[in-house]
Amino acid sequence: MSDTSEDPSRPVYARLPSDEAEAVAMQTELAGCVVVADDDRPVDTIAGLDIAYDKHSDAAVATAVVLRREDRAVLDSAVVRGVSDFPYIPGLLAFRELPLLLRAIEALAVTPDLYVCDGYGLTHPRRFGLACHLGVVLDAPAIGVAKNPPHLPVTAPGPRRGEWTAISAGEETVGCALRTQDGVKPVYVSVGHRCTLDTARELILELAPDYRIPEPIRAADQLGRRRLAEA
DNA sequence: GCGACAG
DNA sequence: ATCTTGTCGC
Repeated sequence: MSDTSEDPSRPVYARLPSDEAEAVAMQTELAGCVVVADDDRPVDTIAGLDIAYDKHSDAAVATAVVLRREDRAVLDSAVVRGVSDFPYIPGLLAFRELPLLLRAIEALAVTPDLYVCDGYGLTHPRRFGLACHLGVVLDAPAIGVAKNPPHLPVTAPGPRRGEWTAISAGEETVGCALRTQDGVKPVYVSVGHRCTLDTARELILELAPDYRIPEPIRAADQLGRRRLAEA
C-alpha cells in the first residue's frame, strides 16, 4: 500500500540543519506543535524503532518492528541500511537518527497506531526530544523511552515493577522514571506526541512484561544488531 | 553563575 | 551507540 509517487510531506527534512544553532532554533519552533492528549483511536499496533551502528565503519542500520498489542506478536518489520549525516550531539539526537528511522518506517507495510522511540520525548532540554520530533513529523502518537535519566532531579521509584515517580522541570511534569521489572534500573518515559504521560507510562509497562526494555524497542534493537552482524 | 543531558 | 567473558542467581 506504499505509494512512493510523491511525498513532499517532510519539509522538516528537506535538509538537515547546517549547524547547532539552526538545529536548536528548529527544535524550539517545532516544540510548539507537540500535542499532549490521547487520540480517540484505540492503540492496537505499536512500532518500536532503533538504530544500530557498526563499530568501525560509519554504517548504520535502522529498524522498525510492528507488534500487535494483544499478544506482542510481530506483524511487520523493516530494515534499512545507511549512514548518518549528522553527528551525535547531546540534545540533538533526532537530527542524527530521524532521517534513517523515517526511511525504515516508510518501508513498513503496516501503519502502526503508535511509535515507541529509543530516547527522550518531552524529557528534553527544549521539550523536543526524538520522540516528539518523530511524532510531529509523522503527525502520529509517539512515546519516548530512555535508558538513562535526564539531568533533572529524579527521585528513585520503589523497587517493584510498576512503581514510578514523576520527573519535573520547573512546574511542568516532563516524564517519569518507571520500574518495568522488580529490582531493575528504571526506564525514563516521556510523551512524544498525541498521548498523555499516564497513557504512555501504562502502555510502556504493559509492553514490558518480561524484560526491562519494552518489547517493541527490544525487538527493533535485536533485529538491528542481527542485521549488522550478518551483511 | 556555570555546566551536566538520550543514542 | 560501541569496546567485552564469565559469572552469579532464579
